Amino acid sequence: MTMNIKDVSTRTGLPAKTIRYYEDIGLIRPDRQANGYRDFSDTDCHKLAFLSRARTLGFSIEDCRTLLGLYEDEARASADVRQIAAHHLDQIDKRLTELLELRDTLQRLVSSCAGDNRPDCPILNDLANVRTSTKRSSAGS
Amino acid sequence: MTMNIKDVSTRTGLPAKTIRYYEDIGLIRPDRQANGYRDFSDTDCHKLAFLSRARTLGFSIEDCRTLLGLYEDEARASADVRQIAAHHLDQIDKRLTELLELRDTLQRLVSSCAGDNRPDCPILNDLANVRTSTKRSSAGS
DNA sequence: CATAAGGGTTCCACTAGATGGAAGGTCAAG
DNA sequence: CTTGACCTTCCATCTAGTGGAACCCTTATG
Repeated sequence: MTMNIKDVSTRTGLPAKTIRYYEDIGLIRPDRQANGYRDFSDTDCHKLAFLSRARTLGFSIEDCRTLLGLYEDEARASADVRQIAAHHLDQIDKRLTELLELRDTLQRLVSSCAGDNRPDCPILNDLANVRTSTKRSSAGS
Repeated sequence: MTMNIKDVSTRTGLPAKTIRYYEDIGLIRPDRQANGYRDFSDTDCHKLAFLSRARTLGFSIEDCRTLLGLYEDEARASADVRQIAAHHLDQIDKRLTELLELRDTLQRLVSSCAGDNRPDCPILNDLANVRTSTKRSSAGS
């Protein structure tokens, strides 16, 4: 009962290309059949599902590699896992803060622009650092 | 009064490498001195500041290129600028929604993990799709 | 048996937006 | 003359895949 790459792709939802890529970078090591085709075990499939979920949660490939290692290590400490996840969460919080600020600025700019066929545009003025009525950070002369 | 790349870098806050890169992809076209050094005009410097700000606002390089074109086009319609910014804003909103959901999930996982020296870990269980007390999406049976 | 469809394989190129570094030219000061 | 701080180009690297070409394998059908 061999499992070819397409079967695994269907089961895990990962594109075949991605599965090959994951083998390439050493995340999985499927067997080979006599004809050269990859032969995936249930364990391989399980690992790929694990990776898929971890990637969906935004973990980097290197984090995924570590997490997979911890997953397979019966003697792991949950602290190690938690530390990785907590750090990732921190990064996401940072990114969120940045994006929220970005959104505010963009919202202000977009709503201050008439969006008609005249050339005058507060968005371009902001980009060119030409101060218009729409104020940005305090910078008096 | 020539302006070398370092001067422009200092003025705009952009690394020299980035400035060269921007020339490479055709965002600016500084003159050259006899010795081959780039010779930046005030206009070049201004454009780079514009690009720097636009990149800070998260616009893609291609958007930046278009925005710069519009900026220099006296006959532009502000609608064109607004459309680009509004679309960018939409993308950011989408990203924000994703990140917020991601954060919730991660927060739940991290806080459900003891983070001690024992191997049992709800985070790994989630990744391996092993259902523990911490519930994720409804998937009965 | 030939062949065509639908698998599989490898390998190389490309994406975005820079950044690091090597190898070498230029310039001003001491 | 040499030192150090500039400048130049070019190539490689990063993330996480994705697209495509060229080619091999398997199975069903005429």
